[in-house]
Amino acid sequence: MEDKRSDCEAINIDIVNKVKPNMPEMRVLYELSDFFKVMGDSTRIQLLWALEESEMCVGDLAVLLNMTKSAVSHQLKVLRVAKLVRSEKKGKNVYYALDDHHVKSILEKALEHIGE
Amino acid sequence: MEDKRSDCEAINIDIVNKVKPNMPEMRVLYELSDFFKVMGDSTRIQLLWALEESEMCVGDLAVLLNMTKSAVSHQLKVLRVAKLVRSEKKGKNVYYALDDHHVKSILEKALEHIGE
DNA sequence: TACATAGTTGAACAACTGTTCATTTGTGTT
DNA sequence: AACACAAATGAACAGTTGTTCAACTATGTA
Repeated sequence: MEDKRSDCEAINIDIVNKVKPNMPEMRVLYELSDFFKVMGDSTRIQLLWALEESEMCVGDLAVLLNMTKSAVSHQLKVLRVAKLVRSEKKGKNVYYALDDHHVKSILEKALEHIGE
Repeated sequence: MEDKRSDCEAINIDIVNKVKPNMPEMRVLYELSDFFKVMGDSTRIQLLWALEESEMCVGDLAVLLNMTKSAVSHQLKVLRVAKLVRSEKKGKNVYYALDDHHVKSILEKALEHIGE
């Protein structure tokens, strides 16, 4: 039996037992929360929002968000690792673009939630 | 003129100027990122997932997630403040239920994203 | 080749976050 | 009233996160 960390007994064992088998497996759980962690930063939301409209290079994104290139680059890396954006080098510049069609619809759903 | 924090000039001013007026206003921006921050924790995802299936009291949620009542209660408070769940006292127990119909569809969209 | 520019990187720092622990509040029971 | 139990709370702690700063790489140009 696995070690027990809860400091009490179930009050409605039937409900607990009904819900338990439908809980997400560990891997899915962490992929979900990691995804939302990435979305949970105002700088990264701005970057995604901007890239929804047009692909842009790091310097232009820095001007648009009024931040240093370094700060923007760090956050773009987080988005790139999460596979939400992709980058392409064109001469001296690196252009970033959205790499996931779910981002837009999730942002829209979140806006619906907020607008109530 | 507002103070400039970016450490460079725009490379494609036309693109920056086209995108700029469509950027989200500060209030919306923070509401969006705050919402995703709340979703960006594996404990809170588990709580929402469980409550999607059935309303439950704190003790049962603690047993289900194998955590202390205190830890669960702290996270339920975060969800309550974010208006994602509501609570109702029934005798000695406090039952929590989902209080937002967008959560389910956002979780589903996020699952689609992960499943690729 | 030498130089300026675009972007990346890693260390450092302060700010924030989640769990634990001890305590408190409130309800039902004896 | 005294007690047991469910839940909430606040302080404390370790772990994480975002920005800054300085250094570095890579590309285009004089």
